[in-house]
Amino acid sequence: MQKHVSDSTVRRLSHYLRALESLELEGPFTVSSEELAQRGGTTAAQVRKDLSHFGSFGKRGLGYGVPKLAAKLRGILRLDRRWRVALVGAGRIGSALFAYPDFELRGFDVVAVLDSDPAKVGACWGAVKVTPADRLEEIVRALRIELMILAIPAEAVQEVADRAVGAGVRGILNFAPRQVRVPSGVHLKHVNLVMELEALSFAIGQDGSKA
Amino acid sequence: MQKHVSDSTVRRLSHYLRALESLELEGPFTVSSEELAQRGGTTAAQVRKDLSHFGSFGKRGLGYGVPKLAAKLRGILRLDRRWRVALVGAGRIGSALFAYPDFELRGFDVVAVLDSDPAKVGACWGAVKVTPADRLEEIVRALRIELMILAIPAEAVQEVADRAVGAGVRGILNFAPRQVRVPSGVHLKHVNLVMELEALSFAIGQDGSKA
DNA sequence: TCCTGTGAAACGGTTCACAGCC
DNA sequence: GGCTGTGAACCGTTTCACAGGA
Repeated sequence: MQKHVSDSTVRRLSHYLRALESLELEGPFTVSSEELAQRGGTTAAQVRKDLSHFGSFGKRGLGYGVPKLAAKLRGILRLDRRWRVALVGAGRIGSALFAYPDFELRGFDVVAVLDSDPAKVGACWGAVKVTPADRLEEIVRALRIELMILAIPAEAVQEVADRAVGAGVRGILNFAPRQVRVPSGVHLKHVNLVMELEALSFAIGQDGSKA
Repeated sequence: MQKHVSDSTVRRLSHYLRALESLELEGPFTVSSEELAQRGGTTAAQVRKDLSHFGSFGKRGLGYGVPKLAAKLRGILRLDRRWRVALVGAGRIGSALFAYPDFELRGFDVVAVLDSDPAKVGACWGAVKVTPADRLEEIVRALRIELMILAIPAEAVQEVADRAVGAGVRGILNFAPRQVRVPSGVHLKHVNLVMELEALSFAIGQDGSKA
C-alpha cells in the first residue's frame, strides 16, 4: 500500500491515535477529520491525506469510526504487539526512562538494563537486574531485544551501537549528543535535549532582532 | 538579514557548532563546507545554504575559519549569553534533567526548581531549593526566568504554561505528551519520548511488510 | 586551482478544491 | 447535506551547477 511515509506523517499518526484514545473514553463513536485535526494540532485536509496513504478508513458523509480507526492506526504503527527494549546506561537519564510509565503503557517493555559501571551492576530495578555492559550481545540474543535505548556518554555510543546491531537490534533511540552510523535496515532516532533548548534560544533571539 | 529560518536549519546549525567545537580542539584553523557537512551529517551545499541565510562567513577557495564561524554561530543561536531556566516538576525526569551537565555547559542555568508535591518541596538540589509550584509567578519575576522546562503530568501542563507565560516566560520545553497552546511570541517545543519509540516501531514494521 | 555563495531546478510535503459516496 | 478521498496547485526546502573571489 504505502511507499515512502515522511517522519512528520508518522508523528501525526501518533497524535491522532492519542486523540482517538481519549475519544474512546469520552464516548462518541465517530469522528470527523476536522475534529481529529483540532485535537492533533493540524488541518482536516492533512488528516485525510495522512490516512489516505494507508487506506480508506472513513465513511463519506459520516466520518471515521473511533474504535476502528484506532485499531487501524495501532496496526500501522505496529502498536498491536509488544516490543522488547533494552536500556543501556543506568545513570540518571536511564533510571528516569526506566521508570517512565508511558513506555509500558504503549507496548514497550524494558526487559534489560545494562551498565559498564561495576558499582551499578547487580542492582535490582523492579524485576530487572542491572547487567554488565560487556554481556550486551548475549542479552540481546537471549531476550530477543529489538529496540535499544542508549543513555550513555557520547564517546561510547558508536561502539555500543555497533555491537547492538551486530547482535540483531533493529532500532536505536540515542540520547547522547553524538552522530551515530548504523547500517541501512537499522533505524535510528536521536533525542538531543540541549538542541531543543538551543532552538528556543534561537527563536527568542529572533524576536529581539525583529523589534 | 534573515527572514524565516526553518526548524531543520536551526538543528543543523547546532550540529555545525558542535562539529566546530571539536575542530577547535583538534587544531585545524579552517574547514570546508564538505568537511563540516560530513561531521554534521548533511551535504556541502546544505551547509553553504544554511550559512548564507545569515551572511558570508567563509573565504572562497579556502573555507571557513573555525573560531570565527563558531563565534558567528554562537551569536546566531544566541549562545553568546547565559539563559535563566526554571524546571517545573521534581520527579524522575525533572531530577535527571537537573543533573544533565550539558545544559550548564551550553549556557542554560537551571536557577529554580518547582513542584506541587509538598513532600518534594524544600529539598536542596545543589544550590537550588525545590519551591512550591504555587509560587511560580513570583519566582519567574524575581529570577527573571526566560525559559521553562515542564516535566509534569499532562493534565497540569496547560495551566502551568498559562501561568508561566503570564509571568513573562518566553520559551517552554514540554516533556508531557499533551498539546499546549501558547500565545504568539512565546516559543514552544515538545519532547515526546514515547513518540520516538513509536516512530521506530513503525519503521521496523515497514521493513517487514516490504520483504 | 580551490571552494564559497547563490540563482535556478528539482523534489517533497501541504493545502486546495471538488468529485463521489453515505 | 455532509464528509471522505484524491488529483492538482502551491510553497518551502534541498540539490544542482556555476560564476566569482582567494
